[in-house]
Amino acid sequence: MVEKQSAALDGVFHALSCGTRRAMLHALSEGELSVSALAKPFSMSLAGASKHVKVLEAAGLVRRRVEGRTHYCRLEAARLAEAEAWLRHYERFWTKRLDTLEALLTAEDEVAGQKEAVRERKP
Amino acid sequence: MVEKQSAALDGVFHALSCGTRRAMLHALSEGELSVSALAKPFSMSLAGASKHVKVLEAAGLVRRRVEGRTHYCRLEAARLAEAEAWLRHYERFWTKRLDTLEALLTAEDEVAGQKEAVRERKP
DNA sequence: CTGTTTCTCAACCATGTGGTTGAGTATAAG
DNA sequence: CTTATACTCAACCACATGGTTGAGAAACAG
Repeated sequence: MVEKQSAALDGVFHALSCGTRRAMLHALSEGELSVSALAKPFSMSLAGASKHVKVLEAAGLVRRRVEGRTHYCRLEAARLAEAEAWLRHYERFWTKRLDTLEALLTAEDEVAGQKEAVRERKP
Repeated sequence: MVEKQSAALDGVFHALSCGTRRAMLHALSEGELSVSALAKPFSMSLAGASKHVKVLEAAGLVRRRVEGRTHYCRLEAARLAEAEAWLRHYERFWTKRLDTLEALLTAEDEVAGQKEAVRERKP
């Protein structure tokens, strides 16, 4: 069944279930960041943020590159893709509403290219 | 910001972070099911399954229609769409790999046997 | 060398989680 | 009526979670 990747999906969805971690991923989408740079926007101890990073790393959403004393993190989106693929499996139930949400989200990020891909996926 | 729906996304992703609940959603994609019908595939007490249904319902992923003593559940995919929209926001990081996964997932619904290929996807 | 920065680790805490059992409420069937 | 079905609720359990603090370890700056 599809549930072969079940354990991996557990981790990914759990990692995503926390707004702090989603915000971290968002920050990471701008580029590589150190752990303390990731922690800065949140009123939280560095150790706390470090634990969040570890969750993201364990889920395979983030990769770490240690350079001296600094740990640089970067988005590793393959696992995000697995989650999105799982969700897409149910697309037929919401196709109509997706366009609206998509428009809202992309409008905020001034991106313009992906909408055609959304519509043309279901001919 | 994107974090307007943050609380809702917390609930949705948390609901999805459990394989049992994902399997329930999958079952629900075939059509409406009673709580006990949803519970049947799992070696779990009815009360346990009922709690899972409640989590799905709280996340807005499932709607309940009570008819006599039977509670019929059905997929309410709008919230799933929000989650997918969030994920799609990061699509530019994995666009190439997404098509492969999509093909694999949809293929598994009719055919069976490619799960090894999925597992092998890690480069 | 002495500090300072960056980060992890361990211990702890309060709360939440997935699961159970046992009881209780309706509803349906005999 | 009695009994069985479908389900929820409350209490409980072991364990994970999100967070803290207080040590450190390791790399850099002086």
